[in-house]
Amino acid sequence: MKPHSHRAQPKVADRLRAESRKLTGPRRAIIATLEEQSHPLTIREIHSAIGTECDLATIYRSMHLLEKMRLVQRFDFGDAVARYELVRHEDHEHHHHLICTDCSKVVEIDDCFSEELERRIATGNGFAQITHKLEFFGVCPACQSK
Amino acid sequence: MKPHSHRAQPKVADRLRAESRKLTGPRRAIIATLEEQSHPLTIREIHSAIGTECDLATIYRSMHLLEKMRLVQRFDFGDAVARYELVRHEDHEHHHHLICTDCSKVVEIDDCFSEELERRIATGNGFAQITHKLEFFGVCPACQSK
DNA sequence: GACCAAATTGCAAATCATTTGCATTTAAGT
DNA sequence: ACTTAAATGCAAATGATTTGCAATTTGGTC
Repeated sequence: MKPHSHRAQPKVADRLRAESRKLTGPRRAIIATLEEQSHPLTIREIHSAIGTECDLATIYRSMHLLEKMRLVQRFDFGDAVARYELVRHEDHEHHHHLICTDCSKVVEIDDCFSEELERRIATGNGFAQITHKLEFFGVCPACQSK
Repeated sequence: MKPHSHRAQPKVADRLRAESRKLTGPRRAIIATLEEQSHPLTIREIHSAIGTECDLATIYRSMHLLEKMRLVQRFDFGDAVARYELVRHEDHEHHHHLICTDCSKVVEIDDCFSEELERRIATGNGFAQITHKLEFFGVCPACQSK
C-alpha cells in the first residue's frame, strides 16, 4: 500500500483551479510520483517513473509552475541537476538533506541552525527577505565499509 | 595598486611543481585574475577578464585541477553556473556568501553555525567525512529602495 | 642551450540539462 | 455541446560544460 498515495491531489486541484490552471493527466502523474517518494526527484527520474507517456518539456514546465505555486520545492545538490520534492505540510517546508557523496543516498534532515544567525547576517548587511540553502554531504554507513 | 597582486603565484607554482604540473601562461592569468577579486568568479567572467587570449576549455580544465589541489574553491549559487574563488588562507577556506536575488551582489560571510550541529547530524545518521554547502539569499540595501 | 617526455592548449565537435516556438489538443466553465 | 485559455508534444535552440586529438609548451636533463 502506497503510504500517502493520492492524498495531495484534491488540495493541488483546488490550488490550481484557484489560479485558473488545469489539473491535466501529466500533472496528476507528476504529483502521484512525487507523493510516492519522500526524497527529491530529478526531472529525469520523474519522467521515467511516469513512463514516457509525457514529454520532458511538459515536466519542466509543470515543475516551474508548481514551484511558483509553492506546491513543490526545488533543491540543488551541487551537481547541475534540479531536484523537486512535494510540499506536504507548510510547517515542514523548510528542511535540508544529507547526501552520500559516494552512492548519492539522500537522508532528510529537519535540524537547522538557529534563526538568530540568519537574522544577524541579514541585519548586519542590511539585507531583507533573507533565506538560505543548506545541504550536507558525507559518506553513508554502507559506503564506509566498501 | 592591486591589493594582493601576484602574491599567491609563487606558492601556486610550488604546489603545481610538487605534482609535476606546469605553471603555464593561461594558469598565471587565471590566478592573477582571481587574486584581484575577492568574490567568486564564473568561468565566463574569468575568460573575459583574461581577454580571450585563452580558450574557455582551458579555463574549465584548469579550474578542475586547481579545485582538486585545493588552490581554488568552487561555489554554487543555485543558478546553473559554477563560481570559483582563490583559497587565500587555509583558515579562511570555510565561508559562505550572501547573494542579492535582485542584482546578484555578493557579500562574503564568515559566520557559520556551530560545528556541533554538523557533528550531531553526522553521528546521528552514521555518516563520515561530513561537510556542508550553505549560501544566503536576500535583497540588498540598494535594491530594497528601487 | 638543445632535447625529450609529459603536461597543456586550442579548436571543433559532442554532451547534458533546460528552454522555447508553434501547431495541436484538452480541461473547465457556460 | 461550445468556447477559449491553458497545456502538451515535438523539434529545434540555448547555455554550460566536457572531450578527442593534433599541435604547443614547460620543466628537467645532459
